[in-house]
Amino acid sequence: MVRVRFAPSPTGYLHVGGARTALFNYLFAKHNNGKFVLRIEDTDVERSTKESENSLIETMKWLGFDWDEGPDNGGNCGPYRQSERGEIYMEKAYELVEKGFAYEAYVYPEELEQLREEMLSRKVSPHYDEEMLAAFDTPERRAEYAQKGMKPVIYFKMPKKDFKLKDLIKGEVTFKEGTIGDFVILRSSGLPTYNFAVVVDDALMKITHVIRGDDHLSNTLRQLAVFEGLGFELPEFAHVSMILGPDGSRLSKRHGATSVEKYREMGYLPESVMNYLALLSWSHPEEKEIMSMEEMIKQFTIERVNSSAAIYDDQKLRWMNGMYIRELDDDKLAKLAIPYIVAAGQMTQEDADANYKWLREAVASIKKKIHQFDEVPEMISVFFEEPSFNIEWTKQIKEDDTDPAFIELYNQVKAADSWSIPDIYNLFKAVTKTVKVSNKKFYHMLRVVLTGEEDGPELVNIIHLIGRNQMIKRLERVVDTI
RNA sequence: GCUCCCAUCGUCCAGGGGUCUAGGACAUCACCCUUUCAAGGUGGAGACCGGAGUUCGAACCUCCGUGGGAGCGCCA
Repeated sequence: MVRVRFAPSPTGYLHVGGARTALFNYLFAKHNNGKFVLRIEDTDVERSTKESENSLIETMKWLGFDWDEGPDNGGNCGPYRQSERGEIYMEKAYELVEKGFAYEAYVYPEELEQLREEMLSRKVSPHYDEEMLAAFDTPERRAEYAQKGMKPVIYFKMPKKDFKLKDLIKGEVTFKEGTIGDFVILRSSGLPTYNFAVVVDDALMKITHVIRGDDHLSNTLRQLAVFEGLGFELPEFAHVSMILGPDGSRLSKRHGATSVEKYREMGYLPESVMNYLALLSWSHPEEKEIMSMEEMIKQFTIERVNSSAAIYDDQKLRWMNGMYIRELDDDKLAKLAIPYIVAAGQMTQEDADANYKWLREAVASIKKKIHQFDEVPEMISVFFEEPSFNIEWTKQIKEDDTDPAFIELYNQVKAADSWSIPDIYNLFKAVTKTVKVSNKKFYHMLRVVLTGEEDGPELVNIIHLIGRNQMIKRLERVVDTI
């Protein structure tokens, strides 16, 4: 039984990189009929917050993730918050001490820093070892600790040997002996450090495949050693390359929108975000680009995961979101667009409800134009506000020789008695039949006269939606000046 | 500094020794369609980091160089 986990730290919003890691884990689990576990890595009490955890979960649900075991829905290997697993780590840490794979140290952080600088000045890698740390373990120091109620820090004794890792993505990786020194597994606060907690949890939660970012590849050396010390069976590892910003450095806030929540706010669909993320370092065997979750699950294999880093450039995501938007039916489209219209103050929720049919057509008329829902208000503003008249329009119309067409149109509109979309089409046919005119120039300027813009919703829809009276009013201004 | 990872169009990917005059997608440009703008269609331009080696043959294998990234915390 395949078991994978996604283990975020609740220190902020879900990042696109984190979402991609979660997605790969999820796809791998589903593809293999395995389990997907959500574990919260909140051992850093300084930075972890409950709000972050909630937002993380909320965002993941929005994206469409579901997990078989996790902090909110439980499971057989819980608890799923590291902050609730303190005793387990403590127990395992002392188990290592008893076995001789770890030791207690009575050293103060300042002293450690001193040692470190000393080694650095001697141009040696700053590694700590038992002998070095034992110097601080005096009866006086122990008494001091006892008096202050402090606990010794537990160091893991790094074995003097090479470690080999067969990574599913990176291939065989060898960590040579002496690369790192002994390291802390249990802090003086009694809380475990990352590299220790991860191993204990992955083992106890029976994780079979650890799929994570390759920024953890170096850490794997420590984890390999801990796995061995604890006598746990090793899971498979797959280190996915990172997502970089456009300048090639690690993706961060300064590269713009990097949180999934931000994309949600901008009006991105979860389907397009997931689809786009799946394509970063992975590809469909037939190079398909737009695909459903089912298709991704069906096709996902680690073998097809690329080992090089990807630069995050959301232009393609934007395009993809447009593709997904165009597949939405008009009701769904309206439902998603209305909050943006209300937020922009163009309509109240009550108005929107009362004029739903009209609004649905208005939104449908811009379906092919928008890529994100936050573009809706700007795009449909023509329906709410009359553009201010510009005499340049008249000049341009005269120059185009389309003025007779405008006059004819004006007369026909005044004479019109019904205003359905087919009626409008017929009306235009009648105009262009009566007056010889360049369609391109005529319709272009008509749009400008009606909206003040050179692009926007479908012209027929604009005419239909603003209504005959508005049409006359807006045309009048130009006809009067011809 | 030390250790590890990575290297194909501007960007995301395909390519797992000959079928590569290197394929697709986004972006870009041109044209077509069209009742404007879009959407859609067609086409163009655009890349194997450098150097050795292995081989009859290398984008694909090896080594070196260069460039980029990550890790080296009582952060995760």
